Amino acid sequence: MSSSDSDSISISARRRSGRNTGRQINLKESDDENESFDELPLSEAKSVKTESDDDEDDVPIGSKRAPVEKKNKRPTKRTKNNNETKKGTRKKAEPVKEEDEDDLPLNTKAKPRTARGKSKESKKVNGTPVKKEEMDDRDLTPLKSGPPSPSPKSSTITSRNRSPNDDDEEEEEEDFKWWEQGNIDGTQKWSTLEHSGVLFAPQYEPLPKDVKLYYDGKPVDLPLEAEEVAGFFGAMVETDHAKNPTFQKNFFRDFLAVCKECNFKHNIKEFSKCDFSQMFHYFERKRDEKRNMSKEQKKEIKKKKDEEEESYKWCTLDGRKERVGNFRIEPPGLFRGRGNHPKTGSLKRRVFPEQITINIGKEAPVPKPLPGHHWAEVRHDNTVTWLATWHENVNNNVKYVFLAAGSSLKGQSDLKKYEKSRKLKDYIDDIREGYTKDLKSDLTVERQRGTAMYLIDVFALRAGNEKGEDEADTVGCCSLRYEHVSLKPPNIVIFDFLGKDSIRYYNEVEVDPQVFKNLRIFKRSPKKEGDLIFDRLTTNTLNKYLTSLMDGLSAKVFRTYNASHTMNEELKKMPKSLSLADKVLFYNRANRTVAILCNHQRSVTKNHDVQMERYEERIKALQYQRLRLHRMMLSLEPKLSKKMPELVQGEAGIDDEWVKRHHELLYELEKEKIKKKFERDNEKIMAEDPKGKLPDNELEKRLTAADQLKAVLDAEYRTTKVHPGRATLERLESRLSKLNDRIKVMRTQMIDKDENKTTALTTSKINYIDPRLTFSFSRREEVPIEKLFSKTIRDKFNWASETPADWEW
DNA sequence: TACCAGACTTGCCGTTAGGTGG
DNA sequence: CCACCTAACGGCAAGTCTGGTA
Repeated sequence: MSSSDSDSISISARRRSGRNTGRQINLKESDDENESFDELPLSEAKSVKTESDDDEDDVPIGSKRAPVEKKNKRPTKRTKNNNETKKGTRKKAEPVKEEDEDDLPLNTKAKPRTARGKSKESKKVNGTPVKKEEMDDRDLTPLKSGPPSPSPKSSTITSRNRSPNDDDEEEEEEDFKWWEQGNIDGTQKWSTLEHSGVLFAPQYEPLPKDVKLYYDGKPVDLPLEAEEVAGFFGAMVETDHAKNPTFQKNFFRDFLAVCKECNFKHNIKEFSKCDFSQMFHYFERKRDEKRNMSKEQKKEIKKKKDEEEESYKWCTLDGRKERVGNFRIEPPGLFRGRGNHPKTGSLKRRVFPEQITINIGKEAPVPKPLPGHHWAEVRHDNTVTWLATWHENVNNNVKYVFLAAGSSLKGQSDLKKYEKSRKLKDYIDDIREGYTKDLKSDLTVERQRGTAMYLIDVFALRAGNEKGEDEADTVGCCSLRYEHVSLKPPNIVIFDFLGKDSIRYYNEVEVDPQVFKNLRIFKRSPKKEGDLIFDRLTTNTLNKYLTSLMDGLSAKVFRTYNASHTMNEELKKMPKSLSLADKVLFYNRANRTVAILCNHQRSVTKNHDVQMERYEERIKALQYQRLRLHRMMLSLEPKLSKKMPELVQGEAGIDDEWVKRHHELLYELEKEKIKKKFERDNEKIMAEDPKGKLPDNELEKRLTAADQLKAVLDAEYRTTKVHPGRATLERLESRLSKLNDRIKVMRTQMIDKDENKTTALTTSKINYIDPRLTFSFSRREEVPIEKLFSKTIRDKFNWASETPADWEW
């Protein structure tokens, strides 16, 4: 209840945003009626062929990642062509001449900022809302502030009933609960660390002799190194990547380079004359072979692999066994940059020990590199958490081997993150008030900063660091450009840009009138396409300012804060007495609200429509059963029609036409079933006695059962009466109620699924929503946690698992 | 103050394991 | 029991942010 609803900012803007078309909730399932007889087989919609690729050009709302073909419109501004410093227009940007003021009285002279205005030079804490004591690293108890934690305090190790002589240490380590320990130090990450190093990619396996690259119609004998690279492409020819010209270009350049490196003489000049189809088919065959291996073979292979990897999976940190995350060195391949990445398709080279730095405890044995090789370096740095690192060659990015998500190190920093965002609750009112004032500041810098903070806070935008020429052109708040923001008076703003991973952010929203005004100013001539909106602001200066407001505050904390806050608010709306399925749906909807806020999207699965149709059909089949149940009840007790009018009402979406088709389907299914059974029986008998074969007319005899069914159904169709058989009213009622439940559950699942079509829930679940909200919800509402968190997520959030039902965010 | 490297978090998606309906 | 299909896992790309250096 702490606040933050009272802020002056029009937070409601977010709610109104076009994207949040929260579908109508119909938790309260309408009518329910009855049905049944002898359970009819559930018909399955015959995979309705659909034009699944509907996402042609339905541009508007959540269209996914931008098509790569799209010409990169990156403004010339940002290029180094006009001998600017490598990084764009910041600073020297077109002087939006200080404050032009046609619509506001802006003075250029920096008047003494009032209390909070504090400018950069005074990073001194004074004047800013310094609140509360700083959060102390040492006080990281996840459940604090809640009622007394139920868990035993400070038990470092809970030894579960172990017999005296079994003292395998590992047992103990697993139960270590770091979150019940007090002090967690910030800088030093460990005292002792042992691990087995990294697992290298398997050696290249040459292609069979008869599988070759063809150039200009003729086979080419490539050296192995080049063959490998060609194979990378060959395996992908059917993918979108391989059709991307940039990808092709980069691949081909690197392929030729490798050919050259091995002094291979050839006449390969043009990509278009390369034919990879043999390779492609070879890989396809291999894939099929693998898929068709017997279960035993698969198991065998898996077992072997597990054994090989076992030692890499674990490390020992401060004497405790912890899981390692990505111990496999990334194999060579073609770089699959996302969106319109200039380097996509480049060859990602094989990594050798010589490039790898190992980080390990001083006392620990150094893991062995590959035979005949040596590590680049062995380090003993306990202020970092990585076990190994190397540079990847395409973008020269640093890669690391870290511990797994469920490890103590990761857990601790996670907890810290969520505590920090909770701490923001205490500051948010002042901060909002502060940036609201800044919206009208005389200083452009401050006005830009205030505006940016508004966007980050209200729309959960990312900070938006500058990016280089050799990366995809994506933006966040601080890097928004002229063309990303359209203004529609009086105060509608349309955001349309590519964010992280080239995911489109499209949002049409109402904003605070002052924000609107400001954006107009920031876009004013001479600014034009390609120019930064916030030309006086960088993520760096923004974050520096934020830190001065609250210790540890940076732009991304707002995302965490708003995500968790939203989740908290949504969960509070929990209606009374929902069924379990509806509780889960409710939770997912809350989750979805957060995901939409954060613009977490996913591509629609290929057969989403098919799935929906299938649900539809299944529900209809159930409804039909209900209809029959109703009719049975009526024929048993005609007077019921008075008391239960629904009995004669029929079912939505079920008309004569449908029933007819359904009967037909049921008939076919029944015949199908009988035939299958017949065949199976036959096989069984023949297995025992090769001559035992069932008589020829047996099948026909059996099939008459289907005909009988058909006859019954036909009669029902004509008379709209259903014979209740020997069922009693009581029985029918009980069947009816079960059926109603099934219908509800299924409808709920269908709605949930459909609403999830383009929204990814897991990202917010894993990174933004305080897991204690989920655990306490689970406890409070008695929803098994398994329904909300998958195994790995539970493991990752083990530190929050004992959150009490009444824990307050 | 600009720039960059380093460290760690966030994010989407292809592959896989295992649950489920037939 | 099997084939299918999905949810979950893991891979790795792409962000954020801090601190050191010139």
